[in-house]
Parts: sequence; structure tokens; C-alpha cells
Amino acid sequence: MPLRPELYLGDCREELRKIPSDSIDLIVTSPPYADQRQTTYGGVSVDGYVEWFLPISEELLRVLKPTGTFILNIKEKVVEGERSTYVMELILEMRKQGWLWTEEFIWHKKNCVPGKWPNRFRDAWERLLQFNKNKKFHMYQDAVKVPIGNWAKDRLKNLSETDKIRDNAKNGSGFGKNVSNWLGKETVYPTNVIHIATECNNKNHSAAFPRELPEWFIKLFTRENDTVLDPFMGSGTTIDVANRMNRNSIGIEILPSYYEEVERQFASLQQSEVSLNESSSEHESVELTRRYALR
Amino acid sequence: MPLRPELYLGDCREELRKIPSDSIDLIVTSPPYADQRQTTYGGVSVDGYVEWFLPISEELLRVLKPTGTFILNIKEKVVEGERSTYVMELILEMRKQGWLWTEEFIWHKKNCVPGKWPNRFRDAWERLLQFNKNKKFHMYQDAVKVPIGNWAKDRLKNLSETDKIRDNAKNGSGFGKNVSNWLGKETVYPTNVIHIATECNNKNHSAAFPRELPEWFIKLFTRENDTVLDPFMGSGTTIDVANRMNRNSIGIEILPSYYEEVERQFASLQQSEVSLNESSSEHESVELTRRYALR
DNA sequence: GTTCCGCATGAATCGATAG
DNA sequence: ACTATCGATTCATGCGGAA
Repeated sequence: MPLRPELYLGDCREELRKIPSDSIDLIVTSPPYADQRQTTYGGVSVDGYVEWFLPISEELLRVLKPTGTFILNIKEKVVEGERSTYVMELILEMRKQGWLWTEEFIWHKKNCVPGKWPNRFRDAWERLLQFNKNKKFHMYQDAVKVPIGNWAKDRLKNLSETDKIRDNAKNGSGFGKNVSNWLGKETVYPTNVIHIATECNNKNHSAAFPRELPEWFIKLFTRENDTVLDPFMGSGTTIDVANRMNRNSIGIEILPSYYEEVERQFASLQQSEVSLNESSSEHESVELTRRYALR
Repeated sequence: MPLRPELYLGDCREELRKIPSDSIDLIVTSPPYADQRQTTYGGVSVDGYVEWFLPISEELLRVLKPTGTFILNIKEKVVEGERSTYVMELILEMRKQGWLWTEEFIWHKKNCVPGKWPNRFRDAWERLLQFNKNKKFHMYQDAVKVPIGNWAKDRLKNLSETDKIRDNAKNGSGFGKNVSNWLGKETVYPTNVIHIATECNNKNHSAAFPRELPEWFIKLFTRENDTVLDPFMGSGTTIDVANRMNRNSIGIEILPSYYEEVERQFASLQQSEVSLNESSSEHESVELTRRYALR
């Protein structure tokens, strides 16, 4: 029986109050970065960022289960030639709230934004900050093991010289690969560097971050029927991935256009699932298995 | 004619005073992390780390040229299940000293230490913090260009009409491109993620970083005959690389065993130079005299 | 069914110019 | 002097239609 996401339209500072304490297993979110996405969101300034975020993180601390995890995707921008310090300040302040700053994963982007400047290179990484309420938390490491051995050797053989120079570490990546290829291969635990590309389709809009990112953290920190929360839902990537992975999901979005789009998406999904159950179309289930490698 | 490194035995808090102000083009160093290498700097505790480092960074600020760069390789350790915050606190304090925190490069380690812990994965990255005295500094970006990706071979083979003119992004993001400008392009600028392997030669050195790391920064931030400083020389990797790249180099090391080893290494190099020096130019000997006068 | 190939898309930043 | 706007610059990827 498919789970249905719980969606809220509104400012998460308000909407979060409707969520019971100690009820969420995993929060994965990518809030609007300072002075970014001005066209869609109001645009939180660099100076006021920490002050703006702290009431939200306070609520997130309340709703998270003691064994749960909060993954925050963020990156500071450059201001007058310097990296801003608001992310560091945010970490320090969140610790005062009671959060533990457990780990910092790195999202190493294979395709980062282009551009050239006289005194800096393109920014190819973002922070994935892990916060917890307690030193003990649920982590299902086996769920994200990646293959190694012959598989990696064969793959490396086919890479160009360029690729060998720039990217021949397969240990930290390999997400989203077809699981059937891994059968019979040895697997190892990944590292704290996640090396994947941003999604850039040539359609109307692309996702905030690639599906593999929430997928990886959902695998790592939750099991089926656990609950995943994204207080900055956007186009609903995290919620959609969680839903397909049989997790309960809660999404909050302040922009009606995004909210309605996600709502439509799940309404139509519900429809197709009904017909799927009736005709049990082979093609659809293969498609789902291939794309998300779940279940 | 080969340059000779200038070596100091002692605590860099003292030894740095012997170096003239505004004389260094690049500082690349990997200081002992908190609670590591206890025998050398007496085991700097996590709590006292910032306090210990600030007098050193103060001196480094003094000796660096206005156009120079300071690259600090550091990573916070885990204390009681949490990442320590001393690196963030250090950045904030160094900014108060007058340093600009220009950029944070990531060293993505291809082969990181093996191991497994119940609630964290292997640590596959370290920070390479870039600090400067001014917004304008020397950066020789062309010296570190890397081969272009394979996509270019096919992509640039036959250009479409839109490729031949400037093609602005449809969404008003401000991006645009003129692909025809790329014809014949074989190299591109790198990103701020440096993806190289740790060296695993079985020498009994503790935690020297791979030669490619200082080499990359020396290429990027200095030219020949510029001066490179490593106040925590260790086994002398940075100094040796700088020397071979025809940069002047200054190394400070507190441990006699390390110091003597590096000195021996360059003494033997000197031997082979003596025979060459009989036909040496005026300029070179003047240079050597000046260097030794500093000691 | 595959593979090939064209194309649109970026959580950007700097410096010059205008108000 | 100080702020706001605008043009220039850049590269790897996934998608979809064609071969």
C-alpha cells in the first residue's frame, strides 16, 4: 500500500509547529542560500542569515526523534572577494541550541557551474552538514555499500586519460548505478565525500539537488515506514524520493506554485498506482526499479 | 642554477621572527592537528588550539608579501562523537587579525585511511584554507590547467548555428556561451576540489601530504625565484618540491630528527652543486650570499 | 533496441559603468 | 565615496530525437 506524503503550504517557521515532537527520523533539506534564488524566494541576506535560520533549527530540534538525523545542504557565497562566514557561525549557534555537529559530508559536484575569475576557480563542492540530537543515532551503513574489485577495474579500463587524472576514485561514489551490475561483486563502505553530478535537464526546471543525494541519506539513516521531513520542499525532490522508497514524508513549501505542482504530481501518482495495481503493467515496475533501484 | 633552502631548527613561534616582513610569496603548511604529533609541539589540546595558533598566524601575516597567499591544510578531529569546531573558530579569529579568508579548497583523497566505525564513514577529505592579505594577490591560473573532458571531442567536431554565435541562456540567468570560442581548446581551468591520492610510500614519516599538493599551490601562486615558506616543515616535502621548482624556500622544524634529515638531504644536493658552481654566474652567488646572511 | 549527437542548463563572480 | 545594475566569462552533463 503506497504511502502518501503530507504536504504543508506556508512558512516553515509556522508550519513546523503542527508537527509533533520527537516524530521525525530524518530531515534532509536545502534551504535557500543567502542572497540566492531572489526571483523565487524573498532572498535572505548574508547578514541576517543566522538569525533567520535559528528559530527554524530550534523547531527542527524539537520534531526530530532522539535517534534521528538532520542533513543540511548549504554553501556560503563569496562577498567582496571573501567567503562568507555565516555557515560557520550557524554551526556554532546551532551547537548552543543543543545540536551535535556530528559530521560534514562533502558533495563533490562533477559538473559545477562554469565561469572564470581572475582570483578564484569554479566552486565544485557544497557542504552536507550532519547534525544529531544524541551521540547515538540510527545509521544503516550496509544500505549504502558500494562495489569494488573487478567492477571498478573494468570501469577504470574504459576511462580516458583525462578521466583517470581527474576522477578515478569510485569508492566514494557509485550511487544510482544499476544494482544488478553489483551482483557477486565485493562491496565496501563509502566515504564522507559524495561525488555526483547535478541534474540538468533541458526541460522547464531542474531539481535543487540530484535525486541520488536525498536517496543516499534516506538509505543511510532510515528504514521503510520511517518519516522524512523537508521543510524547504521546493519542487519536491526529497519528498518524491522518500515516497518511492516507502518512507513516510512531510514537505513544507512557502511558494504556492511549487506546492501546487508537488500536490498535482502526487495526485497523478496516486492515479497511476491505482491503474498499475489493476493491470500490473510490467513496464512501469521495471522503470521504477531501474531508476531508483529500490525495494 | 639551483637555489638552496633556508632551514631553521626551532619553534616557529620564535624562528619566524628572523624572517623579514613582506618577504614571502607563498606559505604552504600542514600544522600538527590538535592532539596529534604530541611529541613535537607538546600535544596541542583541542581546547587550546586556536590560542596556540594565533601568535603564529600573526607572524605569518607579517612575513607574507601583500600579494602573497597562505594555504593552511587542516582538518578538525572527532571528539566525543562530534567534529571539533576549532578550525571554524580559527578562521573567525584570523579574520580579526586582518587575514582575508579568500577560499576553501577541498583535498578529496582518492585513497583514504581504511577503517570502519559504527556511526561514521571514512574521512576522505581535508580543508585547504586560502588566506590573503589583500583582495588582489598573485595567481597564475594557466599554470594548473587540466585536460578538457572527453565530451569536447565530439561536441566541438561540428558546430551548429547556435554554437557559432553567442547563445544566451533562455531563463535569464545571465549564462551564455559561444561554443565556437572553444575550438582547439584542450585544457580547462580546474575547480576548487583537488582530487589526488595520498602517498603511501613506506617511509616512517608521519602524515606528510603528497607532493602534488604543494606542487599545485606553488604553481598556482608563485613563479620561479619567488619564496615559499613552510613553518611546520616536517620531513620537508613542501621545501623539497619548492626547491626543485626553482623557488626559494624556507623551512622551520622543531624536531631535530626531522631537521637534520632535511639538512642532510640538501647537503648532499649541495655537494653536486659545488662542482657546478665553478662556472656559476654572478647573479646566483649574490643570491646565495643574501640568503645566508639571513641566518 | 542501441548508439549517436545536438542542445539547454546551471545556489556564480568580477569589473566596469551608471546613478 | 558608495551602491546598484549589467555584461563577460565558463564547462560537463542528461535529455530527447535521430540514425
